Amino acid sequence: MITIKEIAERASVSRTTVSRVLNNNGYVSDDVKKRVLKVIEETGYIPSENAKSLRTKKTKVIGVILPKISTETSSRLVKGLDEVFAKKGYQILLTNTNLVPEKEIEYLRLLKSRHVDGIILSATIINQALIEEINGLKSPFVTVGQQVSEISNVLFDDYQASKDLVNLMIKKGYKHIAFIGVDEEDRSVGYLRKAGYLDAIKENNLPIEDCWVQKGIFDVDSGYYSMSEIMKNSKQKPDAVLAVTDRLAIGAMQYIKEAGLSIPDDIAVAGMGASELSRFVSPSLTTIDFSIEEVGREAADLLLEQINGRNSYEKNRKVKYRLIERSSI
Amino acid sequence: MITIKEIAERASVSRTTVSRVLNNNGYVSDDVKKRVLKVIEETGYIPSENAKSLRTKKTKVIGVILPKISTETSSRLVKGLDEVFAKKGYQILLTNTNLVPEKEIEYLRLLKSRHVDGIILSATIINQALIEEINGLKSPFVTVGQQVSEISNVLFDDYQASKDLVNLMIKKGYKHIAFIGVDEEDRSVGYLRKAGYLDAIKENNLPIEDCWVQKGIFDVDSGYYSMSEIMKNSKQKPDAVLAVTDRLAIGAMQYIKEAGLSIPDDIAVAGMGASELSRFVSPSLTTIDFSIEEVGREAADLLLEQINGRNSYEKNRKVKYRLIERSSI
DNA sequence: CTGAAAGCGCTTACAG
DNA sequence: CTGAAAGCGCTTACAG
Repeated sequence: MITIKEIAERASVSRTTVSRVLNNNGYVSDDVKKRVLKVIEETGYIPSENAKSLRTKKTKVIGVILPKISTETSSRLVKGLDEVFAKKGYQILLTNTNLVPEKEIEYLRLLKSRHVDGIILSATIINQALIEEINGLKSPFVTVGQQVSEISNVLFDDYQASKDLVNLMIKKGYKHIAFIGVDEEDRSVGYLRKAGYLDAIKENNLPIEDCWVQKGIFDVDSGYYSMSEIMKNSKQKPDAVLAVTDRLAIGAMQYIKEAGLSIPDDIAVAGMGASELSRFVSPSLTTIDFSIEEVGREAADLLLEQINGRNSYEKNRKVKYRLIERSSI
Repeated sequence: MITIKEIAERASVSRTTVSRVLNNNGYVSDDVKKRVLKVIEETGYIPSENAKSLRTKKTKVIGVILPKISTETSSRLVKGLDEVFAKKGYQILLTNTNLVPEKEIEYLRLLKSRHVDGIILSATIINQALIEEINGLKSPFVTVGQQVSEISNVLFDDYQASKDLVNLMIKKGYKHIAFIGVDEEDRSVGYLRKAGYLDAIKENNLPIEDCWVQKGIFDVDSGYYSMSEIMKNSKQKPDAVLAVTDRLAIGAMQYIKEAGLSIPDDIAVAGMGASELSRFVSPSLTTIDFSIEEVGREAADLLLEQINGRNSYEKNRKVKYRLIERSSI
């Protein structure tokens, strides 16, 4: 490893001077500057960010904690983050909890130990211990997708999106609308989307059967199974079904098609998330695009504002979603 | 920031001793150890990895350079990498070239300046400047998906996979097989997959028309357009088409369906990549699963071997692919 | 079993 | 315009 010391010696100047030309600050005569630059060029010297950040207390890296690394949501989020961070010279240190809650705390500490300049947490289920850990961190921090009190976050409007979809169905004349959700511990996908559905139904005085409201998990098979439960157990068969993710919706579609029914004539289907799948399934799926890249960009902006000490008062941002109407309704 | 110095003072020991209990090496009496541990607990002290790595020359971070951040390939690759690196206590520093070749060199330098313990490069197009930069790096290094001479790499067997698909078509009785590829500058997807197709055709003495061999780019629309070119310009219409990515294949399928033809009765279609889409389009798409997670794991293993100074002789690994036969052939 | 001191590669007042 | 020296938070011979 070649260091600043060696550059200084070769150029017959002090390390101070080399540092100055490296960072382009302070006075350096053109002559000396050229000499130093030449040596740097010749040697291929690259300054150590590590040593630098030990002094300056800035690392130019942002820690990102993801619940799952290889989902469309995660990769779209990271894309949005990277777009703005890269532009400002920040790198992303990636961390993946694989949905194990204790890992969130573990990684929070790890990121702190690495002195990242800020942290983005894409959380699913928030508990008290986590909130305390975050508050103890005293580091620029933004969460995405879940509201944590007193902490900046960028949110999807889960409630309204879900409501919009149900209202669209109602407008199109559907009256018996079933629902496939997930556990309500997940406040965004589980609780809020269900609340939107329930409220829309209620506001329109539509009927509902217990078995119309199913709770699945995040995959296609679960959608298939939930739909089968709905069809087997309901007295009045529903003429529409809203699923809280596209995968669940696609599973439901599979069941419906296998049952010899037509979509949307016999049963309309809607999903949420605007996965790429939703475009190419047949019939193409009506869904919600939560503009996740945009969420990523907003989160990055918010974090940068905190890092630069500005505007830390803005706590919540909701990103506008887009309802994508296709052939399944 | 609370530091080792403060812990030492509070526990009335030297920093040396604190360091010893932190790293669990060297002799420390139980008594002193307990005292130190207690202070650490009380203060919530987290040692600075930065300072540590400045001394030890190890950062426990791996740099990853991706051509595109939000594709299925990238996220499956990162998943595989993360599986093995996380287990060994390594974090991933993510870097995204957005397919801009100069960025590869820029990020290589950046990762070096951060003293990552090793680098994984998922390359698309390799040029001489890049190779020189890599060789100058003198750092553990593995490339994925593209062969770079004298550098460890994990490869897909693009040539054979493509050949297998064509042979499958031939076995099923198809005789007029068209091809949608991409630019041959991309050695893996462009050149090798085309070579596999061409050789399979040749070995079976099958006919081929110039316009049967199209060059597209990496998206669905391009597949649609390429297919239209094939159908419009060919004298003998093909009865099968191989596309080098699932997206291209799906675009081709769209065109075929819109033309009122049936898949696979009129024209069989195969893609490559086993995207999630391929399962859910209709008819479901026959494709190649390159086991990208496995590629990631292998690459991580190879890199770790280099980091630990073992087995740096093994240069090339090919990961077994799986041909997934579905309804489109 | 414990500690004083040097050193990792930088930056930054301070002095000239 | 330039440099000597201190310091960032750790670890690691070395000595006792």
